[in-house]
Formats: sequence, structure tokens, C-alpha cells
Amino acid sequence: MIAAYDPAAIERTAREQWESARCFEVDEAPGKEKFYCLTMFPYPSGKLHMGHVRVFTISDVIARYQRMQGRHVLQPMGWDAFGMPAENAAIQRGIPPAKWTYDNIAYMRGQLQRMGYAYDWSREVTTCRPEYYRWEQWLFTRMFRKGLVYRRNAVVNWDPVDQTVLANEQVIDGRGWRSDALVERREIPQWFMKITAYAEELLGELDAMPGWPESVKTMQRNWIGRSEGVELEFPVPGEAGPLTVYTTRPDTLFGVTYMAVAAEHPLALKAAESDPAIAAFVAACRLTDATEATFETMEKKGLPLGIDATHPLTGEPVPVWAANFVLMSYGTGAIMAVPGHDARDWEFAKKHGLPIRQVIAPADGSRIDVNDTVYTEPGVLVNSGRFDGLDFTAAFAALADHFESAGTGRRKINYRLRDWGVSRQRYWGAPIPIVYCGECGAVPVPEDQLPVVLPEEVEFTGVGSPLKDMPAFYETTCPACGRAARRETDTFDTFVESSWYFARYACPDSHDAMLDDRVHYWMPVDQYTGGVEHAILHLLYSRFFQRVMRDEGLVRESEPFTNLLTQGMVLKDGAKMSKAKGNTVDPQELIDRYGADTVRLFMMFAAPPEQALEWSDEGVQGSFRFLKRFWAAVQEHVAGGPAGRVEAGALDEPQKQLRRKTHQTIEKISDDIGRRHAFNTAVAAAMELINAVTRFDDASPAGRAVRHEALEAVVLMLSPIVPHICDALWRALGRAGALIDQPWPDFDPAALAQDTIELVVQVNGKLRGRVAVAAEADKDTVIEQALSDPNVQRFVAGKSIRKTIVVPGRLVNIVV
RNA sequence: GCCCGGGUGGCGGAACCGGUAAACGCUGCGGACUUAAAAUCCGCUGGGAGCAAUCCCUUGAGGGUUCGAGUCCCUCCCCGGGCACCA
Repeated sequence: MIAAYDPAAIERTAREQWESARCFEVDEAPGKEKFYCLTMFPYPSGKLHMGHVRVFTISDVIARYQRMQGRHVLQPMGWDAFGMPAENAAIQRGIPPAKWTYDNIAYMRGQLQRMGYAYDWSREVTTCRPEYYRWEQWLFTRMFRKGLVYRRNAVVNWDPVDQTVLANEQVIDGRGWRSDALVERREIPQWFMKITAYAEELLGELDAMPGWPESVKTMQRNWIGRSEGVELEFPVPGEAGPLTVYTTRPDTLFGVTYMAVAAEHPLALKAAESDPAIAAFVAACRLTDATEATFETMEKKGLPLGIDATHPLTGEPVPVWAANFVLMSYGTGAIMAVPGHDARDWEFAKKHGLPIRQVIAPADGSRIDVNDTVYTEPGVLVNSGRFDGLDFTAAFAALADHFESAGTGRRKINYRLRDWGVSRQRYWGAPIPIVYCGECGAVPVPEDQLPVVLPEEVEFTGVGSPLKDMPAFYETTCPACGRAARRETDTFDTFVESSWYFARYACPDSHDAMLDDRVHYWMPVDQYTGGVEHAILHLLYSRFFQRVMRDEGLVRESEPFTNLLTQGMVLKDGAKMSKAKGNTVDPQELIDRYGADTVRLFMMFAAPPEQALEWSDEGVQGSFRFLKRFWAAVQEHVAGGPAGRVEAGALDEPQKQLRRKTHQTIEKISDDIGRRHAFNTAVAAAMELINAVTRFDDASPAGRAVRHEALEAVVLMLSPIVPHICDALWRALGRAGALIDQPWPDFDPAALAQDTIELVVQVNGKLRGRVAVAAEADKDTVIEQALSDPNVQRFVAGKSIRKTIVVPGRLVNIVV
């Protein structure tokens, strides 16, 4: 009688063994090749969801596989512990954010341990602890001294009823989520980090990052958005200064028929003083939230200001409009409009009856009418005076030279990337270490007074940050002059914590420095895994912080993550699992019913990691069924007593076939996991081999040896995915020593050799037959054999053969 | 609106560099075992024609390149992610 598969008992045994031996705690071993395997750390939202289980399993499979490759593997875990949900819990349920967060962490840590992830828990990092955030406060003060941070006014969503700043997520259809009031844009002073100082480097280095997906690199390139253009001036008669605009198309300058300025632009504000219609327009433009998606999709509106600018080349008057699609905070707050050759300008001109002038003609000489269709391609200049006939490159150079020599313009490289606003008007975050003094201005908190500790005992009113009502927090003295001063009550964007945690895992207990020498051993991260939704912001901020730390002498490398894997979401009924949609599946229930291995296996089998994964309860049962079959196959085999070694020269044909399948499978799974991260096809290949073993009915010593080899290979190769059951089966197969320290199996090329191979025969590209040919047969022999197939003859007979194509080892195509 | 992905049987997916479309699994149907149920095992399972051999059709839609296209190019449709204060 064979013991049934009992996941609960097996998993407990394996877990206790790993924990008591501290299998996953690693130190720095300079002689050994290290592998730093990292997952984007979770926000402690309450309990694990399926998205967590998926990403952590992917990373754990890679970590365990790399360990079997002989590498010294670090896989740490921690908590991105600051954020809005903790404040919402405090408002809704009266639980202090700190308690709510620490309770969630304790519960989720237990769930992670139950999943059997190979984490070094001795390195756990929790970002809401002062011993962590003191170092980002420290780095901020260093950046302050270098001029890498500055303070300026910036736009926020303002809820006029609650009198508070709203996150974009808290604005629903232009209204505050609690008050339902129309949200306004409002400018308040905020701290910025100069990520633009690194724009060129962040862009250029992308070309030397083969371990990142092309799609992510393309998104980052487009986000940074480098453009080469010309900044030039349009004089405005009667005004103090000219209108300065930036354009990447100076070749279209003769096509300018109007200008547009932001509603907040001084020219618009001045006109509003005497014109009620303009004043109303300016007021209406404030009533929108601050997101780019809203801005780009809203109806384009504008009003003429009754002012003309002067065209810098023709001297003609050009009307100036105020428009809602020009923002004061981007560029100069003014644009030149070329409706003939810019799609947005064209639509606006059509709507308001503004003239459209063609100044570019297609290079191929074809005729166009810009009054019917906008023409945005580069071409040859027409209607452009002495610049007529020039192409884009020549016109760009000639016009840029003209303005530079006249002193009214200059070549300029622009970036779409904007500096990173890090101020948040919220409580549950790391305090920004600044003191405002009436005499000295903004003064960074000195190193010996860090950390600025966030008080964890607070009263929540639900509106605004409690820190603003806590004199004990904000009343202080100026570190420079000693006078009474006021502490900054804004906290950091939580992206600040997640921009450097990966380095802190190398030395989480470092009390005297942000990072110590251990970071040189572990960094950079060899494999980083996380959601594709972080492709831009988190990953770009981390690349920026890595460079700031490099320039502080804290780390050596410029890039923090050598290889990046972005995993897809977990969906149910075609939609992302979320509480709001009510389509969540609690992983804990499944772990309790089937065990962690079944959940891990389903996650890896159901879809490739980069793709969205459709949840299926039946699929989970299928994974459980496979583990039961796997368990039974090994138990039945070992019930027959010990098996001997394979004697490769003394096998019959079925034994050779099973052995070939075993070694083909080792080759395939090694490639699937090691190179492709195609865990789904790796599992499918393991299933095929177990199916072959189950059908293989041979109790002879040679047969048992071949079967033993196959089962041992599957146990080793599935162990990164389902480590608990494999640990038990490894011992069942009579092997001593911990499975996690076994080397990954090698395949024997000699076992793959085949005498004959089957080729597909096509006639005119359509499948017409199959032939078995000798493995070393030459082209003529292959064609001769292909033509001898009766079905192929039916399609070739009576026709002349025009061409034959032989793809070695695959197919023959006969073209008639 | 802009940027990045994706669309293949009833379902999840496979097909890696342009070379057998649908591996593996799920579901469903039929059968075995059982007093019965569960579990397990065996067989079939893209559509159509045919007794069969075999043939025709099929990878969101339409066009193109090629001996050959799910894969490459162009146009379009739909779904998802991101758009700087969700994390």
C-alpha cells in the first residue's frame, strides 16, 4: 500500500528543515559567484493576493534554480510600508496607521513563510522604521548641498470643500472622492529632485542594457523624450518682453498663423483684467484635475486675447490666443501654432476659422492641400522666402543660425522628463528633513539630528495631515542660527523609499552609514522581477537614485538591475482581481486546501510570466492532480526496491526511447527555466516525461534503472517550482543530502542520438506527407525519398518541379 | 489623446530565428472500477466533406512580401498597462 500525497505534512516537514538549518541566510563570500534575486517588495495591504503569489513564486523559482547552478544566492524580502491605505484605515476604522501596518506585516510574513519562499529573513527591511528612512533623509540633505533638490510652486489637485490636496486616485470624474466637489488646480510650494540632471545618462545607458525587455526600454526612452529644437522669440508690441517659444520644427516657421498661451500666462491674466469673457475663461481653465490624460483628452478651447505678436521673419502681426491645451508648467507656457503641419494646431484652426498656410511640400513632388488634410511629414520648404527649396535638415540649420546670430533664439535640447516632485501633504510618510527659519530660509536638518522621527501616536480628523496640528512636531529651532523656526510638515513620496531599498538589503543593520562595503559584493541586482505597471516611474526613479548614490561614493555601478522580468497581472473573468470588482480569490483558502506546491505549480503552469494570467479553479485542481500522479509514480517505483545504474550500451529500444525522452526533457527544461523563463512550458515538459514513465511498463533491472533516472531528473528539475514535494520524493528515491543543495542535472548528448528522423514533405507549401530518413542523409537522397511518398506523387505527377527546398531536420518543400 | 503590450479550439495556453497550427493542462462526452459517491484509470474532443485513404477551411479584420506567414510589412478594430500624488 502506497502512502497518499499529504501536502500539509510534507510541506511542514520541508519548511521546518529549511528553517532550522537557516538554509537561505547568506553572508558575503568573495570567492563565490553571487546571484542577487529580487522581487519588488509589497505594500503591506492586509493579506497576500494572487498577484503577490505570482510574482514571488516567479522570483523564488529563479532563485532556487540559480542556487542549483552553484551560485551564492541572496533573495531578501521587506515592506514598502508607507502609503495612503494606512491613513484610510485610520480614518475609516480608527486604527493608527503604524499599528495597522505592523499588524499587516506580521500576518503577511506568516503567509510568505507558508509558501516556502527561500528568503533570507535576517535581512528584512521595513521602510516606515526610522532606522530605514533616516538614510533617505540623510541623502536628501546631501542632495540639498549639491543643488540636486530645490523648492518651487507646483500644481496639485485641490478639494475646495475639504480644503485638502487630493491624490490623482482620489479624483473621480473631476470631483473629490469624499466631498464630491469639483476639483481645482492649485499651486503650492513643493520640493523637487533634479532627475533631469541625469536625463542624458538615463537615456543613453538604456542602449547598454541587454537584460531589460525592449518594451520597457522603449517606454523609458519615450518618457525621457529627448528632442532637438530651437527656442525663439516673437516680439509683442506694447508689452515688456517677447513671447519665447520652443519648436522642434523651425522649418515650418513661415506657416505660423497664430500663437497660444496658457490661461495662467501673464498676457492672459492681464487681458482678463479688462475683459470679463477672458476672465471667465481663465477661471474655467482652473476647474480640472492635474493629470495628463485629462489634459490630453479634454475639448480644446481658446479665446483671442486681442493682442498681436510680430512674426520674427516676416514682420507680420500674429494673433495671440489663450488656450486650455497650453500649460504654464510645461516649457515657456506659450507655443507657436502651425496649422498646416501640426495636427492639433490644424484642428484648432479649423474650429476657430484661423488661416492655414502651406510651407512644406512633399519631397516626392506630389501635391497636397493643407486646407483639406494636415501634412506633418518633413519635406521641402515653400512659401518661406529665401529658405524655399531647403529640406528639413538644411532649413533647421539655416534658421537656427539666423536666430543665433541675431541673438533672438538658440538651439536647445529639450526633455519631456520633468523633475520629480517629492512633497506629499500627508501624514504616513517619511518627514522631509527641512526647517524653515525667518532669517536663514530653508535649512536641511544636520546629520547628527537625524532621523526626523514621524510621531506614531496621532489623532485623525480625516482632513489634511495631523502633523500640521502638532506643534510638538513642527515647533523647533533653526539648526543654523538657533532662532525659533518651523519644521516642514510634508512627507516624502513613497517612491523615495522604493528607490533605494534594493541596496539596503546588502547591509540592513548598518547603523553608521546608509550603505557599507557589503553593498559592493551584492550589487547590482542580477534578476529583478515585478509588475509591468512599474515600467516607468519606479524603475526610472531607482535608476536615478542609484546614480545619486554612485556620485556620493556609496555604490560603484550606475545601473541597479542587470536583468528585468516584468510579470503580468492575475485576472479573473477577464478583469484584474480587485476588491472593487468583487472577483478576488483568496490564496490562503487554496493553500489550506491543496498546499503551497499546488498553488505555486498552477501559477507557473497557467501562463508565461510576462503575460496576464487568467485564474481558473479547475486549473488549480489539475495542478493538484498532477502532483498526486507525480507522487504515485515515484512511490510505485521505489516500492519495487532499489534501482541500479543505467548501462547505456545494454538498453533495448523502448528503454532507449525513455532515456532519450529523459535527456531531451533535461535539455528543454534547462533552457526553458535558465534562458527563457518559460516556466509554463518547463512544467508541460515535466508532465510529458511523467506521462511517459507511467506508460513505461518494464520491471527488468535495466528498465528500473532507466525509470529511476527519469524520476530523479524530474524531482530535481521541478524542485524550484514545487520544492516541498520534491524534498520528500528526493528522500523517497533513497538520496541523502538536502535537495536544495543538489546541482542541476546535465543531459547526455549521446542519449539524444537518433538513427532516423521524420521529415515533413510539402508540395507548394502544403503538407502532403511524412518520410523517415537516415539522420545523415544528403539533400538528394532526402528529395528522392520525399518524391517516393505515394501521396506526394499524387500532387507532383504530371507537373514539372520548379524548385525544391530542404530544411535539414525539418521539412522538404517541392514547388511545382 | 500619447507611449508600451496583447488578440490562436468550449477555456488557459504551445508553436523560441519565416518551416508539421493547436504541445501540456482544463472542460465536455463515452467507458472501466464502486452498492453508491468521491478519487483514480482508459478512449475521444477546432469546423466541414467522406465508408475510408484523404481533402477543404481555420491564428481579431483587410491588404502585401515569400517556395512557405500565427510569426515580417502596411491600414484598421477590440482588450489591457502607463501617463508623473495608487503602489
